[in-house]
Amino acid sequence: MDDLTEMLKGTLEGCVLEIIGSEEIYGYAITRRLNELGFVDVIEGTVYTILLRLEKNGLVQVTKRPSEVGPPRKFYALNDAGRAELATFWAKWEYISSRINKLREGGE
Amino acid sequence: MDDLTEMLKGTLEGCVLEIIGSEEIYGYAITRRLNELGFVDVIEGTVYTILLRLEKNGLVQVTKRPSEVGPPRKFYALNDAGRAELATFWAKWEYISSRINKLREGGE
DNA sequence: CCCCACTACTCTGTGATACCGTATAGTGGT
DNA sequence: ACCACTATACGGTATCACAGAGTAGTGGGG
Repeated sequence: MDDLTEMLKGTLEGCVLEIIGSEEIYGYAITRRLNELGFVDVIEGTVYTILLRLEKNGLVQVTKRPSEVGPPRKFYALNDAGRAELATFWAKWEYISSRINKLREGGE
Repeated sequence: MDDLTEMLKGTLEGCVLEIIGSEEIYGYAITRRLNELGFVDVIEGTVYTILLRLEKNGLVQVTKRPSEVGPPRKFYALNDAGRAELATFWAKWEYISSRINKLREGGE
């Protein structure tokens, strides 16, 4: 599948929120998880900008822990604001995807 | 539904392509059509930037016709490249939406 | 007759976002 | 000593939806 970056705008952040919501996890592993899930071209740099944004917006709790195989990891978990944002994301997704699918089937 | 603009990036152009593909239509009417379809906050300026882009990328055929109620209208129709782009758009949409829905239901 | 509403198109600028390239740092294998 | 893998960080770029304002054209009410 060729370039999906434009279509991912606005949705990738929600995907990261969902992943963080299901388990406490660190940036590098989030990238691998996204790649496994089919978002094959998403790279570390992209995920880190999203994580920085989530932290800046107060949606996550961050915990630094040492690793046995490399530099220390920053583990992310959702706080209440993050869970609320995730719920909003899914509501928007539901809204938009239903409208687009309706348009696809001939509108109205 | 609050601000959807970020999530519409990359998809709104596809929606416009789909509308143009189903009938020869002009910019102002495309905006009204989108509003009817639930994309309520989409305004003229947004649609015109998309139309200019489509024209610049050679995806549409443009025909200017006089109107009885205002300035002349620019009617848009898909050419072969436009139809190919529309097919690509739906393939991408299918790919991404299926992955996101899978993620929502617990991944893997 | 003039103002206003509605239709219709155009242009410039802005903010948000994903991505690229690169750098830095830590561990382990050869 | 070198390389691969893990892990985080940062500056710059392209693209996109949108805001805001302006320009035209037609018709109706005061």
